[in-house]
Amino acid sequence: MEEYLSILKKSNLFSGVQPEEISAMLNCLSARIRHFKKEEFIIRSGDYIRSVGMLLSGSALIIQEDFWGKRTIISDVMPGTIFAETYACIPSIPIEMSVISDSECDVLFMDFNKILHVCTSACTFHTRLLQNFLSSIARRNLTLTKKMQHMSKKTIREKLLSYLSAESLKNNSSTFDIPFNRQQLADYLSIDRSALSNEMSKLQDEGILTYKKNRFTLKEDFHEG
Amino acid sequence: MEEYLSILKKSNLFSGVQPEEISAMLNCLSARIRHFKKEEFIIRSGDYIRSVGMLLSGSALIIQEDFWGKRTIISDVMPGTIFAETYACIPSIPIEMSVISDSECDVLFMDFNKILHVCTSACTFHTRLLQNFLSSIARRNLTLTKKMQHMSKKTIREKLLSYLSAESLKNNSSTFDIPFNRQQLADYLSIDRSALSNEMSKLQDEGILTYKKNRFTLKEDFHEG
DNA sequence: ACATTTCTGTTGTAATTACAACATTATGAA
DNA sequence: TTCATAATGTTGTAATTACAACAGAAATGT
Repeated sequence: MEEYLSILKKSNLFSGVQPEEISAMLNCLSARIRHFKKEEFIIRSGDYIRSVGMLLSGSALIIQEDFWGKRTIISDVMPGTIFAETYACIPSIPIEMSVISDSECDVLFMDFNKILHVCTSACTFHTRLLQNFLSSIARRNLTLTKKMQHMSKKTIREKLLSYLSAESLKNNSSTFDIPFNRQQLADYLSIDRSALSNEMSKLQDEGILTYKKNRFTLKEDFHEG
Repeated sequence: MEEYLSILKKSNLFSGVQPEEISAMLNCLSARIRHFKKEEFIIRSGDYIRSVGMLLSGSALIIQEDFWGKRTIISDVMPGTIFAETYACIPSIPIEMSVISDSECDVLFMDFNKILHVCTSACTFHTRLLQNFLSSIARRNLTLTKKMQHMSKKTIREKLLSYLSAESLKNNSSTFDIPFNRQQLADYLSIDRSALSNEMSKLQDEGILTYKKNRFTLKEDFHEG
């Protein structure tokens, strides 16, 4: 547990909680760590959620598969981020998405009820925890809305540039890495992979964009383009 | 205030709170009611949010306008539903959407900080209020995800049928009213209005769908189509 | 009832996309 | 290294869409 303290300290959920208090709180939350290999289900669609997950290492994807097995990527999951929190708040509804490891990773699970109901010991920080949890759910909301912003654009070019300029802004740099390969990016934006590749080539030819693998550089001022 | 008690009782936020306690709580929450005419801003993009809104009567829309004034509808707002709750949880970030009345309506505003911080009086129900607030944010999350599900479909026909079958399911009936006119539905699904009308006509010709104004009937078993 | 405005449906065309099929380039294992 | 496999890029075509322009219907105000 100690090895992940630096991640926990930086996480939104434990923001403002003294490091020495965190491990005490983890006890209260019945926290346990599980390891996953690449491409494993961390959470499976249909599960009833009672624990909130937090990625400690590696990377994961939140995905949704429709009736015919067509896969959509809802979001990437980075270390320090919680997931399944929405469904933990509505325990009567089974989760309608899956969380899958995109590399080897470690995941912390915490009992939702113990986040919600004040415990006897670390109560000073419990209020803070609850506030942080609220703001984490709210942030999830923002990322969903942001994704919708990209998807609502009409052309592949607009969708891609909307996504990339948002990533650029997030990273405070015109050069940045994205957490997706080509197929994943296509599944995230709900477009065809080959059409995406094609459009990327054009943008590169036009000098708007440079890329190599997952590293992109946006030229000039293409914000909200 | 009394005239809206039936709405408040049925709302998610006050679910499980005794009716006689509700008005006491409204005091604690510094609740006040404002009236809006049709097409007025209830909340304006760029505002800093400290109050949570709840629609008491009429209908409203949560919209987003991009750089070039292109309007997207994020969600409709029905009586009893709260809004702006996401940004109330992250008060440092200005809201990036607007809420506009779609008819005359009354709106209840409640101080977010007083929802979060337990007050001295009605404390028994305050825990319940907090839980309900959490579940309301979570439900917002579900509606956003559901909208993304529709938008992620590749053709107008699929998007429309995905939306309509979800509405049918929500209403537990193959005949149901939707809260949008044609232009609004197009803005909600991010498609062209005339192309939407065109596709609707085809679906009607094919006997898959019947509609008149905002009332739709889905024939046979078109679920997740 | 009338005029005006808004909403909805229709059609044609140019632009865009999905899809398939294949070429090229990485990646990883033996 | 060599082979096999996965990831990415390229191209052509059929399908779909956006957009504009317009017609008819419905709603609204006077």
